[in-house]
Amino acid sequence: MATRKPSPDPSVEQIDTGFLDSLVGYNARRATLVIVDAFLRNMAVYGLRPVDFSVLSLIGHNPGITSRQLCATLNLQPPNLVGMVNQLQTRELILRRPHPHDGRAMGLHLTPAGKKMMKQAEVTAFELEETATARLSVAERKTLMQLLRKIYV
Amino acid sequence: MATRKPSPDPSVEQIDTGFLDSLVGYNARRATLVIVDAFLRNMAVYGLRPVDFSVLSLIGHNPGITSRQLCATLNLQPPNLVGMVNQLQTRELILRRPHPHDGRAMGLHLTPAGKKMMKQAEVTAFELEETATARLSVAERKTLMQLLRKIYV
DNA sequence: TATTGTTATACTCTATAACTATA
DNA sequence: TATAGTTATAGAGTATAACAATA
Repeated sequence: MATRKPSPDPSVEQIDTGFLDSLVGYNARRATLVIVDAFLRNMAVYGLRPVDFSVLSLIGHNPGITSRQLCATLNLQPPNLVGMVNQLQTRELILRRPHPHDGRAMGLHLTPAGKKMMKQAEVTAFELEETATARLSVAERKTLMQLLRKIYV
Repeated sequence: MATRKPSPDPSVEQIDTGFLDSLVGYNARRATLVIVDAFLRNMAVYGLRPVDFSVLSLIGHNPGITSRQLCATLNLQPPNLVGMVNQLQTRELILRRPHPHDGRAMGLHLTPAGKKMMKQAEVTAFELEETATARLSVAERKTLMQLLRKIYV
C-alpha cells in the first residue's frame, strides 16, 4: 500500500476575521480602544485618565455629588474611587464639603482651578473625539451614540 | 457690615450625565462593558474569556496562523499570549505544528475537540449578542457595526 | 541585523472582605 | 440593621526589557 506524503502545512497569508467582525462586542471593544488611546495621548497634558476626567466632569456638572453617587453612575467600586479622589484633592482640583443632611457623606466640588482646567479639558476631549471619529459624519456620529445607548441604558 | 449666612449646600438628587453622554468613547465603553459582562456569564460554561474565544476563533478560521499573526490581528502583546496558548494546548483545544517555511514559528491548529467546542461556542456567542442587543433591529445592529468599523479599521 | 517565541517582571485595573462612623 | 467612606489585599489585564533560536 502506497503511503501518501502528507500535504504541506500552508502558511496563512491573509487573515480571515469574518466571524469576529460579525460580533457587536468585538467591534465595540476595538473602537473603544482606539478612542481611549487617543484620549490618553491628548489628555496627558492635563494628567487625566478617562476615569479621572469622568469623575471631574460629573463633579463639575453636579456640585455636591457624593462618592457613592459617582460610583453608581460610573459603575466603579467604592474602594477604587478613594485613591482617585484623594489625588484630585491633593492636586487641588476638588474639595470635600460636609453633606447637608447626611453626616456620613461628603459633597464633592471643583475648586476654581478645577473649574478652569475642566473647561479646557472638556473642549480638548470633544475635539479629540471629533478627530478619532473623523470618518463619521455628524449625523452618523449621532446615530452611533443613539445605538450604543440602546445597549447599555 | 452684615454677614450673610452661607446658602445651604444642596444635595444632588438627579445626576446630570449630559456631557459624558455626548462622547462617543464614553458610550462605546459603557456598551462594551455590558456585552463583555454578558459574554463572561454565557461563555463561562466553555471556560472562555473574550480573548480566548477570539484566539480560538481566529485559529479555527485560519489554520496554521502563528502567534505573531494572532498578536498583530488582536492587538495583543506577544508575552501575554504565551500563557493563553499554553493553557489552550493543555486543555487539548489546540496543537502546534512546525511552520512550513519558518523554523522559528509554529502554526496553530484546532484539535477535533477544539473544533467541536468552537462550533457550539460560536453559536452561543452569536445568540448572547442578539440578547444583549435585543433593543436593536437587525438593520440597526448592522449599521452600528459599520459605524464602529469606521473608527478602528 | 531583524524576527519568533519566550521568561521575568512591573504596573495598572478591578474586585472582595472587613472595618468605622453615622443613619 | 443598613449605608458612606475607608483600608488592606488579591487577582486580572497590560506593558517593557532582554534572551535564544532562526531568518
